[in-house]
Amino acid sequence: MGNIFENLISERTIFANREVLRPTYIPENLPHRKEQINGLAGALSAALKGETPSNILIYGKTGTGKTATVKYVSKELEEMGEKIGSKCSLVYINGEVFDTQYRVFAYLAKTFNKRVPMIGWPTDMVYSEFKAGIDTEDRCVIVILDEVDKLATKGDGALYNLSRINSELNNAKVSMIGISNDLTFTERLDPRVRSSLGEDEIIFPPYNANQLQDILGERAEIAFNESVIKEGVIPLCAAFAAQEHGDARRALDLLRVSGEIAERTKSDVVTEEHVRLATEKMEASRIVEVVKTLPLQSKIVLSSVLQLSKEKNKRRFASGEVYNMYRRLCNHLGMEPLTQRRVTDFVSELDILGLINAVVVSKGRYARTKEISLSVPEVLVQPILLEDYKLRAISNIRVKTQITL
DNA sequence: CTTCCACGGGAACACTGGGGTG
DNA sequence: CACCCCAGTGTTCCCGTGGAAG
Repeated sequence: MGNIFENLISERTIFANREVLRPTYIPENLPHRKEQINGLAGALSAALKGETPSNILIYGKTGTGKTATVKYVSKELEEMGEKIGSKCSLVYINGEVFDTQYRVFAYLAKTFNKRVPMIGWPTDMVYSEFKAGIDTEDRCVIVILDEVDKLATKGDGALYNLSRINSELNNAKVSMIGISNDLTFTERLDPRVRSSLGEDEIIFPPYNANQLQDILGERAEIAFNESVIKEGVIPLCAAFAAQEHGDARRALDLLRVSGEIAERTKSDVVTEEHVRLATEKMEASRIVEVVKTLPLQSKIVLSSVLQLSKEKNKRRFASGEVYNMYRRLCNHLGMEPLTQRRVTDFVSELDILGLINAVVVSKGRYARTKEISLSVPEVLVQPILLEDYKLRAISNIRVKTQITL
């Protein structure tokens, strides 16, 4: 018998190049984004003429090609800059990772070869270090702030300083591109920053089902081997994703996972059935992942809702009930319970994550509460919570018999 | 019109983990 | 080395507010 891997590598009948379907892949061609690409390129072309490009704000929901477009245009711009000998540096910063003023400037300073510790210094020192780093020569620095809305509260100082930095520079020029999927986030900004950041705006509308099909088709061509994709598969992926505000990333993920399922079940074609299995699998693993990575306190709050649905014969609970249960669980686990105020924050977070459903209802004379209910299957969540050794003790909590007066 | 109480925004506080300085 | 400075995080404290039943 041959090597044990022999079968495993020779069996590649489904994928030709799976990487093409990953969200990090930047394609050569971006269908249905001509207008946005031209708009962006037009605005940035100023940099090649030695002028300062206006700041740009890019809006669009997740998976509408914002990041891909910006990265694509950046690459082209850098190449052209090199060719004609004008210095253009584009720095990509993700606002989710670098979410405070300090971190943004520390990262920027570092990319211009300044040594700055990731914490410890006063912020203005880091800021001047960055300025010193770029002002050594005549150049244009374009700072791309992805998920800039994440910076709006904690890191708004970074936006403010970046928007007025040009008046303090002698040689270099700085402009920024903000990418956001929240259309309303500028409301939280200082008016001066708002007007400066929004000098130019580019909107990325969601893709419709047909456009998604074009995108999928183009990628599938490269990603899959010939004729493994059955007739209805791509339209179905497109349709699922179109329901979710036309999210291309989701559509591509769906297609990839469908292929992986087909591969694993030793099927030599991808069928619509595989796509259906993929949607289920993706939703379940999303929930598992989210619950797993929840902070401990948040897990306890979620457990409280779970415990309540077990003990009582109803689905929705007032926030007071949940908080009482939360205290009981903390007690049981030998932990100090947090205040109610804090717990309402956890409840809101769980709501945003889609694990529970919470609505504020006013009960007139009887004040108001949040009605809370679990919005994921109990059987799915329970085992994951108990995986956390700190929560093991919950499993043997005695079900309190209802006190009836 | 009053009245009820959790909601949720914001200030204040404690703590952490890094820096520089004498 | 001891000591203070600083940004950042997670929390508590304080309080104005919403909105229908009474």
